[in-house]
Amino acid sequence: MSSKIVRIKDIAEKAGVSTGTVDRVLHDRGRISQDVKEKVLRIIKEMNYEPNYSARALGSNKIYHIVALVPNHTNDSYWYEAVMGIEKAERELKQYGINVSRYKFDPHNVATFIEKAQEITDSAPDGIILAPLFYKETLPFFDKWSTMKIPFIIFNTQISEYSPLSYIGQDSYQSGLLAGRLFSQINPDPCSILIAHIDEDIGNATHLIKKEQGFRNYFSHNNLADKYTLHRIELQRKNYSLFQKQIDSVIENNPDLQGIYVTTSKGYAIATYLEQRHIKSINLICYDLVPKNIHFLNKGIISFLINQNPRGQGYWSLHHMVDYLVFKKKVSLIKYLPLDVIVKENINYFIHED
Amino acid sequence: MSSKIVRIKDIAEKAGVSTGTVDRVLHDRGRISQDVKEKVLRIIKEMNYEPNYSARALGSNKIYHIVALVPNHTNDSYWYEAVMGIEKAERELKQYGINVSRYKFDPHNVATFIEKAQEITDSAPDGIILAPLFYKETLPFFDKWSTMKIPFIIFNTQISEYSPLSYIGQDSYQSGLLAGRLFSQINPDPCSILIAHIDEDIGNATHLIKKEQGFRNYFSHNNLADKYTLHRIELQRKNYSLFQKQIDSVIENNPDLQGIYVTTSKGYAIATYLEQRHIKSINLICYDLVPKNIHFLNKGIISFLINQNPRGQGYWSLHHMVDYLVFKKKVSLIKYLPLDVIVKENINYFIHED
DNA sequence: TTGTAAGCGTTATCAT
DNA sequence: ATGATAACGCTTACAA
Repeated sequence: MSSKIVRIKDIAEKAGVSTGTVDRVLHDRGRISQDVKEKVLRIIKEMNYEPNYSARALGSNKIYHIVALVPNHTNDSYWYEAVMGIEKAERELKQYGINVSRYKFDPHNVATFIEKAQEITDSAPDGIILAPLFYKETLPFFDKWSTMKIPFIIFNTQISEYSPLSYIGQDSYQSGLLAGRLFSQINPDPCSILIAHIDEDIGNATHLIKKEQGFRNYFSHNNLADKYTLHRIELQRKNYSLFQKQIDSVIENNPDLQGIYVTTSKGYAIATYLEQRHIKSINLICYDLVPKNIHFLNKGIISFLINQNPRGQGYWSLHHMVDYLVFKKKVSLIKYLPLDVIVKENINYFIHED
Repeated sequence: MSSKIVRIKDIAEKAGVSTGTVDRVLHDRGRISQDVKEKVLRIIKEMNYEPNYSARALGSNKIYHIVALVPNHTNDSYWYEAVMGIEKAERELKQYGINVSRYKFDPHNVATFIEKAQEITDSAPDGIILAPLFYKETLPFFDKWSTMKIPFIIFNTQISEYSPLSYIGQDSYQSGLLAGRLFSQINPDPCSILIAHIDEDIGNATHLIKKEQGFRNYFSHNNLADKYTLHRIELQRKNYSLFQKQIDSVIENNPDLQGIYVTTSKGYAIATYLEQRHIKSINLICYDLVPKNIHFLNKGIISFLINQNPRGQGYWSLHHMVDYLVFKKKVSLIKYLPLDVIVKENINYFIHED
């Protein structure tokens, strides 16, 4: 059972060729006759050869240069987590000659994104992982990288119009469904629920639309459309008094409002409002384990948080890239990360992991 | 920045000794003078040496024999998942000379456990991972393994009276707290809740007690003891008509019963009962993503499942062992796995992962 | 088109 | 107590 390990040498012997020849077949390096190639290939299958990646990394002595383009995380724990995930994976994969350079851009400044993306392009790395926050401005780079044959993986924001090596992140539509389920569990009686998009340009943020669709569909697909009335609003915190007034008016006009679904991580803004107004009858569900949200979750003002797992996104993005580059695995086009339902009692498992 | 990698050879040169000497220092193999040892040690620190584990695995050519002792999983998807987790880790770690032998025992037959544990002991492996389902019968083996200096890791069932290398699994107490939170979210009005232990010998199952404690403490710590009345029952399904009668009587005596917390994976038994009796007003929360529970979750009869993540338990048990054995990391005494809150809309992420 | 041999970082054996 | 050297499995010139 404990089958002896099969080495290239074993294959070479059985095929009556040299290890160099087997290597050429294995890596399709050419300069080989068709019949030998077929024979070797057959024996490789027969003997069930599995490459030893440690030895391969050691022997080839190749360094893979991978770059990560991530929003600047000074004062944004979300992107900080993503970087931590990348760095964790980097530590694990250093053994295989993986070297990661990090580039940061200002998420509120397209120019910085373009600048860094250009720098990256010029450095001609072996692979790129990025959070493509700016839809329009990202596409030209996708084109360039494709023609340069540089594989790129996107995370956090799904861009389905163009095909990267992989997308790593959540299924926005499904997370809307999940939010719907949670509201129907905690609000068993008929009521109104408000969908609130905060601080985002809806036109450019397809993932928010998908969340809303999922949310709405939860109720229609489960024959709950009569029971729950859905409202929708787009808010900007820049003008805070307007922000307040807009919510005031929703609440005034809908005395049966018992839930607010915030499609972004800005749920704490609503929570602050509710606390100021001393409103306790409205349940709040939103995204991301940022400190302010955690604060209000612990206070009971936010009912559930849905974790978008930025750390996992970074971690798996790099792992996926290495699976492709180093281990030559076929990697899936999409890797959806789990939708974690977070309350005070289980939140600790989802923040400070190593 | 891209600091050249530091090899043993570099250290040897700087210290004016040979690589053999450095190796001896690195592994404390003795036969070395005190002053040389100190000097080398100092330089290792100075140069920030990090061993190359690939090269180490290759060079040492050592095979680590690790055994896993897990309940038989014919018709038990829970333990099947645990084995899948172990096998996934095994695939990843094969590169480092890890070889895992699996031993199975019948969870309803102590004798089989003892027999296999003895076999394992006789085989003198490099490490053992096991689910110590039988408390009393396990302890003598812990003793043996300790004196034999074989590291062992336990998962799923925490035995705090004895100190293994690590425990991998959930924090039962915390999961009780979590269940309490979930009930208070979905049952906002005052009511009775029943704690049901099913098919287990409470005297021997400390983790169930901890769950109950956590659950009770959730309500007392949050000043909800007046609002919710807790009841408790121990049930056996062997005598099914008795099983039904017992629940019947709880429901009769407590017309305000609106929740049942099942501390095991047998929630589906209660769900079946509720369905037969056409009772829809009682919320059900229990453990584990076994097919019958999933069935009732999808039907809306179970409100939430808490995932004990057997796959993760197996996966991390082996990883932990290898961290200790191969990478010489200091591993934590306890690794608590996340408490996953599962509903129909996110369950897919927690079952068929590769 | 194919084979040979040196080298990757580490360990292990054998001298000294 | 220390040093030299051949492995480990694979890649990569370079030679043939």
